[in-house]
Amino acid sequence: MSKKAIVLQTTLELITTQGIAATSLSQIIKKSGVANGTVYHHFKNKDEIITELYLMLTQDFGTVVMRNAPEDDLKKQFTVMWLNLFYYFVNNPLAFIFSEQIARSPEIPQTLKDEARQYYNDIQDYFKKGIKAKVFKSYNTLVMEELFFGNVVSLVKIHENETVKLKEKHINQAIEISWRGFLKDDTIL
Amino acid sequence: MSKKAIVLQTTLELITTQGIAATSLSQIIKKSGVANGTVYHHFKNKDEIITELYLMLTQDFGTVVMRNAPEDDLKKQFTVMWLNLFYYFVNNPLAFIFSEQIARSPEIPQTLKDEARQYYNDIQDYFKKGIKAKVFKSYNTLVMEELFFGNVVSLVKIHENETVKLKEKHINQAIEISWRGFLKDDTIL
Amino acid sequence: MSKKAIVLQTTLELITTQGIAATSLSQIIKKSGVANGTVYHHFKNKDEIITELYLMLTQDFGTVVMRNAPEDDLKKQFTVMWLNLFYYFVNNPLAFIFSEQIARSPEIPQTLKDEARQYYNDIQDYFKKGIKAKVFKSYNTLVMEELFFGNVVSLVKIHENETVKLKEKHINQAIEISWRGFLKDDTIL
Amino acid sequence: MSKKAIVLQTTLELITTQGIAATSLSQIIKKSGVANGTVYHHFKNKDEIITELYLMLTQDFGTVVMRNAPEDDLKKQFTVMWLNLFYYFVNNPLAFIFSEQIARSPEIPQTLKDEARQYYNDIQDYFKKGIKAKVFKSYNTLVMEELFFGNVVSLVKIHENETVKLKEKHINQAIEISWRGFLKDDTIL
DNA sequence: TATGAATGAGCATTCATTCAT
DNA sequence: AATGAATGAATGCTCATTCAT
Repeated sequence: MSKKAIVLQTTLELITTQGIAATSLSQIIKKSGVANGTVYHHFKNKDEIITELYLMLTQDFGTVVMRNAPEDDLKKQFTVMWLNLFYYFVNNPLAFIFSEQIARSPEIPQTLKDEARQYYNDIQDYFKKGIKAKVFKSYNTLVMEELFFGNVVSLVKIHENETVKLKEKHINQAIEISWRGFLKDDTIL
Repeated sequence: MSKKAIVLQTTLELITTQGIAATSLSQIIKKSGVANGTVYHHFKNKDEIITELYLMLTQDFGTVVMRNAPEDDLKKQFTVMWLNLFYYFVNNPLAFIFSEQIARSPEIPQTLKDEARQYYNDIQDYFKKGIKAKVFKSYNTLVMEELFFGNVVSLVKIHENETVKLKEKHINQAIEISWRGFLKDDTIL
Repeated sequence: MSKKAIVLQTTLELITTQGIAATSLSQIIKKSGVANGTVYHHFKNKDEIITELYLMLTQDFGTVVMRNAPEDDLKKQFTVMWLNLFYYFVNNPLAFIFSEQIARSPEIPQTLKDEARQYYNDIQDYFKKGIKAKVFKSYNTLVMEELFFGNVVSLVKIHENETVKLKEKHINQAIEISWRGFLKDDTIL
Repeated sequence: MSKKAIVLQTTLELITTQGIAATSLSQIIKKSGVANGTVYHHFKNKDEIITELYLMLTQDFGTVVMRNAPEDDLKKQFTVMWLNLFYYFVNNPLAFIFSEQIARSPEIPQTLKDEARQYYNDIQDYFKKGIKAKVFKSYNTLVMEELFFGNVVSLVKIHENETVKLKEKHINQAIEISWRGFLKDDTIL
């Protein structure tokens, strides 16, 4: 494992537990066992570590949402997308934190934020398709996409909360609630 | 306006624009025009400013959700609760930030988090009532509450995003999506 | 008990446990329960508290050494002086600290140090008398006085050291060692 | 000379003239010409500078007392020990200050105090030998050792006091007084 | 590639003191 | 006599970063 990889991994762990702002370079250096100068040999500055980490983590974000999602069945596709996103966040806590902090955090440059934004297009396209198919009511697709995304996030937050044990049943309920919100009145559920 | 109030107000403004971690005491001092020592005369330390601010802002959070919500009409009550929460967050950006950061931020002590948690009880009670009235499907109420809350948050985030202009129509769409997700199959919408 | 007295007493206690330099005004204020301004109403500044305390404690220092010391019996007088000093320090830990710190501490102005010096004259006079009476060898009286004083201090330090329990026997041994050091060769012990 | 050595040396000089508590880091930085961060690169905190300094200075303390002291002649050994200690303190003012402050100062951790304590064992052993040889009266050896030590300290204090000029004659007198105090009645002086 | 010494701006906090009430 | 708000210099310490090896 290269020194560079060690630094990235260590930073990942620290940010996951403490947040971006609370994570200092000296902490990274101390925890990683890598020398001061070595960090600066591989990264121009602290922000570059964050950025590189961010790119690493969001790289597969675009593909992850649509993975194994059957394009011919809207409901099934919805469920798979929902679960893809949910487990991606559950298994990549940092990606989740980043995704949550992106909007606000001044540490992430706007260009990166915009880049991340594009991954959402797949979700938006999905809703456009659903509306066209007259399965969904013709709501604003940005609103739909954000609510969809927010629903997943809500469940991840429950899952993250150590005091509550989330069962599969609850996840299915959440997906159902999420799905039914978008339906047309006469859609056979 | 007392020096203490000035410090609180200034801190509020700085945190709203920069986040908690990025706001330094020297910034507060410079912007407020209050002397270094004066801040420490009124507050034990920096955290106490944050905490006091948080208490100030969440004090009315409990009452805000249920304000003017008609108890006899579930749908109307839902709409009013939804909008109450939405505009509360829109008008109290810091309260919003806090509410978003509570789960994660180590800067907010656990006691405060627990205190905040109780405000959610009203929402949960509402869903219990709806299930009893056979209007809502009998989902887990914690899940329902979190999804409801998350939906509001999603819209606030769209609203916050400067590049997108949120119209009343979109808000109504969001409320509708949110509401319909919880309904029983045979409920007249 | 007047506020002024409370401040002095509190300062005394703090200095005894922490030393002069480590004792801050805010500590005094917090511990005494007296208001900030009240301290400055009674004392010009922090040094004046120390000085006043010092004067209070050294006031009776001069009389204490010779108290109940029979002037006609050199040996008895020696013992009484020795014990007077010993128990004075044991019972007035601050006076002891002061007396130990005087030489070095820049916090005590030189004028005060000189003033304290005069109290030692009684001891020096005693040794002059003893030399004249041919009981003591004619050593330099300053040396004698300092060694005498130092011997008492040594025992106080043992006494102060919590891990060692000083018995009366040991004190008597110390006095004897102290006394015999000064004697002429042919003096009947 | 390394920056670390410069910091230690500068701190030594400052403490010698002003005392530990009165010596601030900014003074050390200003006087040493070393940057703020450099100090903290070499030392974990201010206390570590003091501790390291203390260890440096007391390292040879153990050997110093017994240096060149003939083991076969009790009186000569006494004189050499006495002078060794005296000149060690005179030439190492900081060691003297430390040794004086050890008992009281909360700035010196207990572990260091205990470590210093062991150096005194040689002195105590000497007195045990003297008692066994029936040259000294069988006083408590801790008392003897403390009085011996205190006598040296008394003379160092006279020496330190700028207003008094200590001559060799006075030192010899002090040694004689010190020595005679311990003797048995019938010992040929 | 890797190291760690060196830097100085900036941090939260404590300090002794002043002043209006 | 007593209070406590207000002050700003100073403290110990952390920070991200530079540089010579």
